[in-house]
Amino acid sequence: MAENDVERCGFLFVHEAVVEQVLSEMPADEKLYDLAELFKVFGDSTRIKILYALFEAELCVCDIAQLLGLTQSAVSHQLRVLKAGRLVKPRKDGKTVFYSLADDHVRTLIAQGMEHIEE
Amino acid sequence: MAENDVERCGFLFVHEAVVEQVLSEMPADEKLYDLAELFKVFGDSTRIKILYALFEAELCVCDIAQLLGLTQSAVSHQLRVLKAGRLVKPRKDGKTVFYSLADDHVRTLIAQGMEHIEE
DNA sequence: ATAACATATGAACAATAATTCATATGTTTG
DNA sequence: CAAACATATGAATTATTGTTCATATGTTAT
Repeated sequence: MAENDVERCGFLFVHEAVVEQVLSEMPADEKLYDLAELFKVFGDSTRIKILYALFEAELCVCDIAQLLGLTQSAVSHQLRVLKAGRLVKPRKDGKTVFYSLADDHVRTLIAQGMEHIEE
Repeated sequence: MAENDVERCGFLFVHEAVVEQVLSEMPADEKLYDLAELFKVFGDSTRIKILYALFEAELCVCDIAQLLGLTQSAVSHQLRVLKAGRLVKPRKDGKTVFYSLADDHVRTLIAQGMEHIEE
């Protein structure tokens, strides 16, 4: 099987060894799905704006709405998505709820994304 | 305006200074839109799988299709999206086109995302 | 030139998701 | 307790997006 595993594409172009390698390094389907879900959360400009606003300070829902020119409902819905993705966390104080970034991954991921955009 | 700028939420909860800060650090709308678009590209499990496959080796379209159990058309469509986002790059060799990762941001972004998922 | 093959593309369809509107929940104040 | 307020939620609507199917484009080999 010297030249035989470099077949034309009827089967595989690449060497068997590479196929093995690719398949063995590939994470479980569920993890890939979760990863896609995470990026999906970042994949909306409204949510990106909300995250950027929270870069500077914790803010309550109506602050965010006013700052970004969005309705209270839209912001609340999106905060729910961000919270589900563990990207923001709430702190309740009386009737108002303050949101802040959940951890540093948010900052590093967005920074990395920006780098790619700007090159 | 000492206590005055810590108004109840009829206007803004936060200090004027913070509002200024948030708005001044906020990138231009177009950039935020582009950033969301970038993350949107990562935000699909099929595309994530393709990128992971390309972690190990450059692959042609039909290799990817067979490796991942997808149709040629689906892979081609998604490669177009990945290419538009400058996440993969093509190398044409006769009738076959080999794709590889465009740069290291792909790896670092996915690695960062995985970290967040797994904690 | 014709046949076989790898990839790309367009249209149609199905599935997801974002926003709006109305309203519910829960908290504070008079 | 009632009114005012901040937030959350559900349903409906609109917009986006992924996949499939059919077919087009471009390349290699006979």
